[in-house]
Amino acid sequence: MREEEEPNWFARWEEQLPSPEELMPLSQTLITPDLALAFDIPSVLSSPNPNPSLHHHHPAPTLHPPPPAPSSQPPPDFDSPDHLTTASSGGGASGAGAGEEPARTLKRPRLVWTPQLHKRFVDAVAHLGIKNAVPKTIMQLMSVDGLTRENVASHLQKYRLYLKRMQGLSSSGGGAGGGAGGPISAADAATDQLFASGSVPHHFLGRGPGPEPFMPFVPVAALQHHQQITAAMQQQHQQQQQYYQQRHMGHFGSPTGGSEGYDHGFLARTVPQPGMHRMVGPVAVGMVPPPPPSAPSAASYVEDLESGSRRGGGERRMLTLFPTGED
DNA sequence: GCATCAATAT
DNA sequence: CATATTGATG
Repeated sequence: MREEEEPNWFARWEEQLPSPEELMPLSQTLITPDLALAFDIPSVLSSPNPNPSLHHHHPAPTLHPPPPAPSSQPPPDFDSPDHLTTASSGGGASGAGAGEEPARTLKRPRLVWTPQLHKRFVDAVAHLGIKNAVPKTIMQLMSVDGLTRENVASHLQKYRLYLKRMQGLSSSGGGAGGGAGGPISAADAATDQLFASGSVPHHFLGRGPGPEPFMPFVPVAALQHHQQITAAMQQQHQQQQQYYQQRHMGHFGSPTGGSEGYDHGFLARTVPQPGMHRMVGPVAVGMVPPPPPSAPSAASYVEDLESGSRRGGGERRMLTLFPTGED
């Protein structure tokens, strides 16, 4: 009965609406510049593109490993906004030997959930609604290449636990009881790193074991229609511009001299493979897949740059985390 | 096959 | 501690 209300989400949505630049033929969006470079293919951007207004601003959530450097690579600052930050804990000697590209059974480096990545995750969950917030859907909505269902599933587990904690937390007077059964304590601190980053929409959270508060459904059709560029929209253009530091890379492109363009499982996701109908295009507004009542279009939301590293509390600085733009 | 939870392993 | 991986179950 109370399904229509809360223009809030809608307003937010409007602000997050993808700009025209976002809505572009998939012919181009599927390949990110980095990828093109990495593969040594003539940048699609340089191609005689009939569409002059197509600037790929919001790089598809291309979360990928550092591109190979054919020669020298002085500029350390150039990175895609969201790389899949992977940490290679090689520890030491790991293979490094040679010859190996089973590509099929290769273990990928540990995925590092950076605030940005988590942001996307949370946004996706928030926009999907608890109902559809399942690993697969989230993964698709995030459109992050390299992300696997297991990755999301694993993170989702943790995320849910976090939410549960917050709910169960009711008061307790701030004192947290001195050592009492508060399962929460350090957890908050740790979780604070990402979950409590301030972007956690606890909306649908609490409502206890009851039915969902009903997630509104967005008329996708409306999205593909008149998209007037307003000042507000332009504002959102200034998002993303973080500098990462990750010094390690998995075994993708040989960091030094490896100029091979193999199909690392990771990148595979950005290329439209014939036979694979992965509609996870960055912008699939023309067609929403599932029939379910709630089927927001992918990439219909653009994350706003969120700070992400603050939490002083102790002094734990993630060394691999980007320099917090602000302090 | 997928989602979730739990336990376990890195 | 954060993820990954696996097993059990619905």
